[in-house]
Amino acid sequence: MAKATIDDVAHLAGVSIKTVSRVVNREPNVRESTRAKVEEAIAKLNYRPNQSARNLASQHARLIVLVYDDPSEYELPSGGYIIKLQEGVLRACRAANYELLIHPCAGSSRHIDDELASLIEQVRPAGMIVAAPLSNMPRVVRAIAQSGTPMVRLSPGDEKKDEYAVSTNDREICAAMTRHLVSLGHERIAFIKGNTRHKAVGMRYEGFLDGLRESGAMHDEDLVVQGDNSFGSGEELANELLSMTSPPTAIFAANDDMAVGVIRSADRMGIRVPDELSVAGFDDTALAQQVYPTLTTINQPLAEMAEQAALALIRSAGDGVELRGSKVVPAALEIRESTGPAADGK
Amino acid sequence: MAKATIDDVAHLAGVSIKTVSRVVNREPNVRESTRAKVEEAIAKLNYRPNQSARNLASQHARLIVLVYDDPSEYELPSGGYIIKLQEGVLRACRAANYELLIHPCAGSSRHIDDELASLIEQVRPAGMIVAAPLSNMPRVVRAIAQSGTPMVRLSPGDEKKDEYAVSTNDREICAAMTRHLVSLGHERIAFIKGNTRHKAVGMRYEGFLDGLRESGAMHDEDLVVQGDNSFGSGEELANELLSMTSPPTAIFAANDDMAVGVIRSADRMGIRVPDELSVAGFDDTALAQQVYPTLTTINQPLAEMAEQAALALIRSAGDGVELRGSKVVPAALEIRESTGPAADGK
DNA sequence: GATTAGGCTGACAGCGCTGTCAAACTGGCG
DNA sequence: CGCCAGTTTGACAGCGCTGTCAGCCTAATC
Repeated sequence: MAKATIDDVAHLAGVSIKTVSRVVNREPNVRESTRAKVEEAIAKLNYRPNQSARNLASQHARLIVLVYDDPSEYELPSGGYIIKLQEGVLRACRAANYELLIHPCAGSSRHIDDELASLIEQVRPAGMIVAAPLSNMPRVVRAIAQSGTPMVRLSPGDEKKDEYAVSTNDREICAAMTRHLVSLGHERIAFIKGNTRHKAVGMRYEGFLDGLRESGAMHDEDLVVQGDNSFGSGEELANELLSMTSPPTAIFAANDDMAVGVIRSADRMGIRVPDELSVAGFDDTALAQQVYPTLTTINQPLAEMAEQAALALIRSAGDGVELRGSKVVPAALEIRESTGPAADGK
Repeated sequence: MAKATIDDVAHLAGVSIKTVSRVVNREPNVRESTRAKVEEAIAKLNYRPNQSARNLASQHARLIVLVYDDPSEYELPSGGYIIKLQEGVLRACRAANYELLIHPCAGSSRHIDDELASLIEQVRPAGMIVAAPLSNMPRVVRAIAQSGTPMVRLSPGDEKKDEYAVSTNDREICAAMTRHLVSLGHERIAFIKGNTRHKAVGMRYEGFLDGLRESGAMHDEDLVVQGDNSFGSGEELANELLSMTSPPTAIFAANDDMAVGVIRSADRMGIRVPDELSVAGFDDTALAQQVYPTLTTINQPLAEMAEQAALALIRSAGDGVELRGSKVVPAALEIRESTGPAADGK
C-alpha cells in the first residue's frame, strides 16, 4: 500500500529509473516495446511521480500561481471577477495536469515585492498570472520579472514589448455601447467612471468619448461623474444625476455593480427603467441577469483571458520559448432589458 | 544574485546546515547567541528555504488543498460560496505561511477518487478541506482517508466519530427564522426546498418544520415545494405559489438565489414586498443586499468555517495530533427589508 | 575531582526525481 | 566484415532540505 516510487517501477519493468523517467515525461528516444513494458509496470503499481521530487530536481513546479489584489480589502463582495479568472486558469491547468495556487495579496502593502519574491522562491512555479490592478503596479511587475519567473499580465493597460500580456478591447467595446445608446435616440447620456486603479477601467471612459464622437453626439461634462466601482457609489451618483433639472435619459456605468446601483436608485425614485431611463453596465456579472430589469452590459471575457494566459505559460514551460507580445480577447455587447428607446418629447 | 541555499547560510554563520534548519523551523535547543548569528546570516543573504526540498525531505508540503464540486457544472455563476471558503482558508494560511491550492472537481465523475488520490500523491499537502457537497460523498471521503492525509469536511451532514468536520447550525437557525416569520403574524408560510446534494440544505427544511411546531403554527403540505437552488427555480415556483387561490403571505427559500427569484416573480406580478409578501432566504450572498428590497436572510459563516478547518489542519500538521470531533460555527439571522408584518384582514 | 544528565551541535544518509554523459546497441554502407 | 552515425539505455551525481544519531559541552551532583 506504500506509494510506489520510480525505483519500484524500474525494477518491475526491468529497466533503469532514467528510462522510466523518460516514459513518464514523454521524452523521445525510447523504443516502443520498452515504453509499453514501463507503462504496464506503472499501471500495475499505480505509480505517480512525486511532484516535490520532480520540482526539486527540475527546478520548477508544475504549478501556476494566480496573484490578485486582496478583494477583502476594497472590492465588491461578489468576487465574480476572481472566480472567472480562476475558472479560466483551471481550464488550462486541467488539460495540462498543472495545479493552481491562488495568492491574493494587498496591493497597497509596502512589502508586496518581498512577499512575491518569497512566494516565488518557495514554490518556484512554472509561471505567474498577475491580474489587474496588480498588473499595473511597477513594483509588482518588477519583483516578478527579477525572479526570472515567466509572467503574464492581465489587462495591464500598458504593454511593454518584452512581456506578455492578455487584455480585452475595453475602449472599442465601450464606444460600441455608446453608439448603441445614441442609436436608440438618447441625447443626454451620463457616464459613471470607475476606480482607475485598474488602468483598463480608465479606457472605458475613453471609449465612451470615442463613441459619442463617432456618432456625432453631444458631450456634456456635467454628465460625467466619478464612482468607485461600488454598488453604493452607483446608487449615490445616480441620485444626483437624476435630480438634475435636465437629467440624462441614459446612464452608462463603468461596471455592473454601479449600474445596478443606478437601477436601484431609479427604482426608489419611481423612475421606470428602461421606459424613462436606460442603464448600461460593464462586466456581465451574475447580478446582471438577476436584477429586474435585466441589465444591458458588456461581457468581458475574463475566463478566456485567464485561460489564454495560463496556456501561454504552460506552453512556454514546455518549449522554453520566452513569452513576448500580447493578446487581445474581444468583449461583446449583451443587450438586455435595461436599455431601450429614449422617451419621446423630452 | 543566485538564490542562497542553506549551505550558504551555514557557511556565513559558521555553523552546520542542521543548525540553520533548526533556526528556520523554530526547533528548540539552539543557544540564543547561535540563533542570532544564523538569523543575521539569513537576513544578509536574503535566504528563503526552497519548499520543494523541504517537501521532499519532510514528506509533506506546506500547502492546503481546498476541493469543491466544480461550479461551472451546475452551480450559480455567482461563486460567492467558493470565494468565501477561499477567503477563510487564506486567512488561516497567511498567518501560518501556508499556501492554498484550489482544486474544483466534478463530483459526478466516475474517476473522482483516482483524481484525488493522484493529486494527493503528487503534491502531498499538509491537509485537505472538502467542501459540501463533496463532503457528503463517501467515495470522495474514502479516497482521501485512505491516503492518510489529514482532512476536514465542511458541512458533511453526518459526522463520523473518527473524523473532523466543521458545520453550522442550519436546522436551529432555520427554526429561528421560521419563528420570526410567525411572530410577524404570518400564518401561511411557504417553503422552497433546495437541492439535497448538500445534505446540510436538507436540514433547512427540518428546521422550518421545527420552527412551525415550536411556535404552534400550522403546517400546510401544499406550501412546500422543491427547488434546485437556482434563481430560475425560485422565480418559477413563486409564480405557482402566488397564483394559488389562497397564496402564502411569506415565502422562505432554502437559499438566497431562489429567494431573489421569488422577489423578482412578485415584482413582475405586481405583488409588493414586504407589504403583501415577506421573503426570506439563506446564505447572505452579496446579492442579498443588492436586490430591492434588500433580502432578509441567514448569514452562513462560510469564511469562518473554512478558517477553522484550515486552522485545525495547520495545528495538526504542527503537533501531529490526529483530528477528531467536530466544530459548529453558528449562523445568524439578518433581518432586512424583505420581511414585515403579515397583511391585515387576509 | 569524578560522574552524569541534559542541552546543544554536526555528520551524514536519504527524500524521489532529473540532467549529464558515456556506454551499448542498431542498421546501413563500402 | 568493419566502420560510422544515430538511436536507445543506464550509472551516477546532484537538487536543498530534514531526520537520525552520535558526540560534545556544560553544569549540577556526590
